[in-house]
Amino acid sequence: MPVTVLLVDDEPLVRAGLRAVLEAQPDIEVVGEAADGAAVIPLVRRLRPDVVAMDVRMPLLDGIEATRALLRTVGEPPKILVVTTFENDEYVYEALRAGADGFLLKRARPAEIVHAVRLVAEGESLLFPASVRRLAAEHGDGGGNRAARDVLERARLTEREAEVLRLMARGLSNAEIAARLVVGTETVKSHVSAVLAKLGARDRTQAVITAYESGFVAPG
Amino acid sequence: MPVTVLLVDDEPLVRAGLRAVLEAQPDIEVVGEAADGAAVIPLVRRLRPDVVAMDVRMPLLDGIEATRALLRTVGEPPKILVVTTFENDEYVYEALRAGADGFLLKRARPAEIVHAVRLVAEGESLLFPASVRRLAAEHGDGGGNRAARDVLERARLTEREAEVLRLMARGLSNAEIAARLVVGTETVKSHVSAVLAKLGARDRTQAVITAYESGFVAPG
DNA sequence: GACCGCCTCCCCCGTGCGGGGGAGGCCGGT
DNA sequence: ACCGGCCTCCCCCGCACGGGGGAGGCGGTC
Repeated sequence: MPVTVLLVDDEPLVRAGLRAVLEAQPDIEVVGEAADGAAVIPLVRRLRPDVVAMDVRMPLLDGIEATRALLRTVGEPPKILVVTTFENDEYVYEALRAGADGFLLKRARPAEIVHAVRLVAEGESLLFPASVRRLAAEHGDGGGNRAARDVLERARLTEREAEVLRLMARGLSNAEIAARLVVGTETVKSHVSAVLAKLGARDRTQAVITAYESGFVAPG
Repeated sequence: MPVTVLLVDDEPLVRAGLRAVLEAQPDIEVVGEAADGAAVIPLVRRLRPDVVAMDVRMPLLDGIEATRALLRTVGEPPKILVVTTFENDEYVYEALRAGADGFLLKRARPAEIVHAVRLVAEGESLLFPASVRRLAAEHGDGGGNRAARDVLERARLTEREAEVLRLMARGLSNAEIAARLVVGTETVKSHVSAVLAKLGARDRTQAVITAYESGFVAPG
């Protein structure tokens, strides 16, 4: 019997692309589509797909929350393949930590996309970007989410630091961040320094650039 | 006879999506695909499509250069529809100035995509994002590239200022920009101040954020 | 209990940054 | 010949920023 797939992405064009690529395979069947995370749970209950290919960044309910919800509420949950635009997408790592089984770059070639779906359907975890695979190899770790977690360790920002970076990336000054977080400016300066050090950035501008380039914050 | 379309995008997934959406129409036919701008000219010569739907951001030869090349070298060039991810993409306006006939957001609904292809095929120019249409309305301008040019006027950065902004967005300090451009740091400060004023930014970080959010610089 | 990571706040200090001016040279349009 | 826009460079000045330290409280783990 074929592998059944549910597509979840807010952009119809991406859904159409995935459908076209996957339907071309005789052993893969796209059984449904959803435009946001909120619609996923009932659909999964009804359609019982083998694999859910889901965007991380979506309105209403994002891929991370949807992943958590799926694993929490559905008995025998489907395999979850997280779809993303960027390598080193902080959201993706969060999704993997939330229990997703693998991820997929939108710019991947059709053959890779098909391969990814087949792999997770067979119960293999997979981490697509070369950077992560390299890490997995370095750690003599035959796949699984450990590698992804390791990537997070790299620039292991604490929760507070990540919060500060997000505010930096919205253009706030140290004083404004301090007001927002209801702490002293000296505290903010400490966090900012930590962020700069961990990201290897010389100043806040470079840190914000890194935030954008890595997908830590979404443009547009 | 059907409208013939050539798809040009470096991501196979996007091509597959566009193909799926367009092929669903009886009066539209996708006659070919290309992965970058360099391959476009020979393909257009051979296939003579009515419309070329082309990404702006591509390796080797981007959509702007490809547009110029097409209009320069091909007699009776096809209509050119520029495909983009962001509204307010500086590249898109450049493409339109280079002679493209309209543009298309990737996150548009299938019906809008189909509509856009039909429109340009009929010889209409179209500027999809609401912001640009609003501008066109304000100026009592029934479409055409004037509206897009007007958007550029808004934050009318001089060439030098745009150059400085691009370097700012790469994390360079004033001194580094000065060295790169072989001018004094005082000069750079002047340009930076002008950029901040024109963008309504308080500091360089906010300017860089604006650059990313507007698509003036590409993430990733 | 000892240890560690995180968050919080404090000091000093240098400097890059940005505001507000002004000014000269060059070029293109009228 | 004149004006306007652009690029270039200059002055003064205040301050936010970031580096380098340190330190206390708090919650976990061993």
